[in-house]
Amino acid sequence: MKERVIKLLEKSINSCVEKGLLKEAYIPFIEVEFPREGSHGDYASNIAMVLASSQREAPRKIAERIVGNIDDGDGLLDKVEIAGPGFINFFIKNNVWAVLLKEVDRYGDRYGESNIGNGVKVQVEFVSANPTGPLHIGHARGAVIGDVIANILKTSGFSVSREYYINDAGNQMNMLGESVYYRYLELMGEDIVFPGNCYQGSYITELAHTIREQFGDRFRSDRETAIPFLTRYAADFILEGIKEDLETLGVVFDRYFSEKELYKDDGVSKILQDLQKDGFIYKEADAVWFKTTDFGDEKDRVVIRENGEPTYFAADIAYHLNKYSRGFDKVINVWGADHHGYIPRMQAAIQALGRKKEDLEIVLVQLVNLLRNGVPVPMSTRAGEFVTIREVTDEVGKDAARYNFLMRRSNSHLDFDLELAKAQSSENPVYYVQYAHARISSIMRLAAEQGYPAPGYDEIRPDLLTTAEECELIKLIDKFREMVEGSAKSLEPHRIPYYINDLASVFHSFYNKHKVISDNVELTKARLFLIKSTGTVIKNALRLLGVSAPERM
RNA sequence: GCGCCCAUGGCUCAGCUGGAUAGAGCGUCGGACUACGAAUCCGAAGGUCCUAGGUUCGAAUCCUAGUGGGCGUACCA
Repeated sequence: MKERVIKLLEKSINSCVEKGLLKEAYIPFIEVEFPREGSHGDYASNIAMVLASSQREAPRKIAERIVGNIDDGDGLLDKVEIAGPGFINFFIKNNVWAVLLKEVDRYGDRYGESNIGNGVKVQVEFVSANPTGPLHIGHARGAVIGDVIANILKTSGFSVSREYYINDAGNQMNMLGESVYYRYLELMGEDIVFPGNCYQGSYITELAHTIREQFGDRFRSDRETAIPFLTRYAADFILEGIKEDLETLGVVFDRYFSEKELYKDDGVSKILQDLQKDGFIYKEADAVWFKTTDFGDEKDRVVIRENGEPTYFAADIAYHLNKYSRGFDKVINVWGADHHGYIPRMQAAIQALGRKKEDLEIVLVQLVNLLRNGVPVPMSTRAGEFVTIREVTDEVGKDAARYNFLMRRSNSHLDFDLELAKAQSSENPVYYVQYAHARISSIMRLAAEQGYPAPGYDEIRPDLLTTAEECELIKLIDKFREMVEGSAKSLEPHRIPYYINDLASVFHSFYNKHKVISDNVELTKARLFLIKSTGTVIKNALRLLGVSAPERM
């Protein structure tokens, strides 16, 4: 409907120009919005005010000319008003709204899809936690946000791939192997002091147990071969656990990319050599530096240390080059907010590789405070005390966990209260939306029993849907695609929970005021179609969030 | 010190990239089940949008300077 209103404005402005009522000038993008206030109509445009300066005339005068030249051939408009400083307010006839529902009927499960992505290949990289320990609640938020961003982009016509980057090549890995080794020795009854910089979590001891059961004392005296083996064993084991945990959250990757792959065939140093030819690399004080300041970073960064070892950054440059050479037009990284200082150098790197700055987008996810009944749950990664993803999903369930992560803008801190998240009450927004869907399903079931199968658009009289509540509902349904597109463009998944919450609210109001199944056969069919459409949109939206749409609850 | 993020009713948060009288949920108070699911609905109270300037027809939103909180400032990952 919004597009139709925009077209009306466009045509009117063009004919004003032809008639000489407006100067031919640059006509900006015509903005039409949904006014909050009912008295401001169904749609409103500020176009007259925008044109005021270039036309050098009063906004209200311009508005009058535009309104006077609107050609409403389709008979959509009830009235058009000029208000305030020059807003043009459109009031749509009540009986034309339901036409919009035809789209829902036509597309069904695919209603909400668009092609703004135009097939552009985009990679979403997220989680990417070191396989040195189980995932905690902070990773879970990033996992869900990354997953849903991927869903939203896909439904908007992008070609999407989800990737997890495994940092399995640095000395964190050695530390992991050592940690297991020390615990292993402990189990053998050796009197050792467990180093403070090793991983303290109890899962390390459990791993040592497993290894002892499987291999006995084979590694006890041979530290040199033990550590590499234990490192790999532990990393593989932990990574498997991570994958399982992510699966309980409903997050599945297309690819796990190992950092080690980058070092094959001297990959990393070859890339550095290329960059040296381009003049971005120099040597100083026995280390090798990358001139990230050329692209706005505050200082240059080391890529090869004095001891000859490449830094994490060096590998990351190689990794991003690898991404682009695999054909991704655009790369999105979902990072914990504690990595924000890393953004400028990464953006510098891809520019040095000949990419545009916009080809890399970073979504920052703020950290999560885990609470129980409002009281912080103490967590210390170093001491190995934390609540894992598994424990959270086991306790509150996948749907509630995901919804809670998605409700807030990712760039703001999140309080995740375990008791609130699992409460099956009105305090929990997941149920509000799911309840609307279950209620719709229930009505559809009852109607079917009474001889009213779910109707299609062609079987109903849309002009019967004219009450305020019905029009509101249709208006919101019609807004769905635009909302998803906005969410895709801005990479803001939280818009979707807010939208369905609105939709559920309008539906509940409608339900409480009007009866769907009644003696009036035609009206019953029309309303059944309306709630069926509402259910479709809720279901489609929840699918994007990876949250189930139950038929009963 | 420098950089990034945040600051909106008692609490938790939206505010569609500059629009009209700033919105939800929770909590509080008062109402609605002999009708399709009361996990619902209807109503009320509650605001110097951190402060002070600036930009313009118009600012919670943009700019500057402060205040308060979080994070980052490695030849760690």
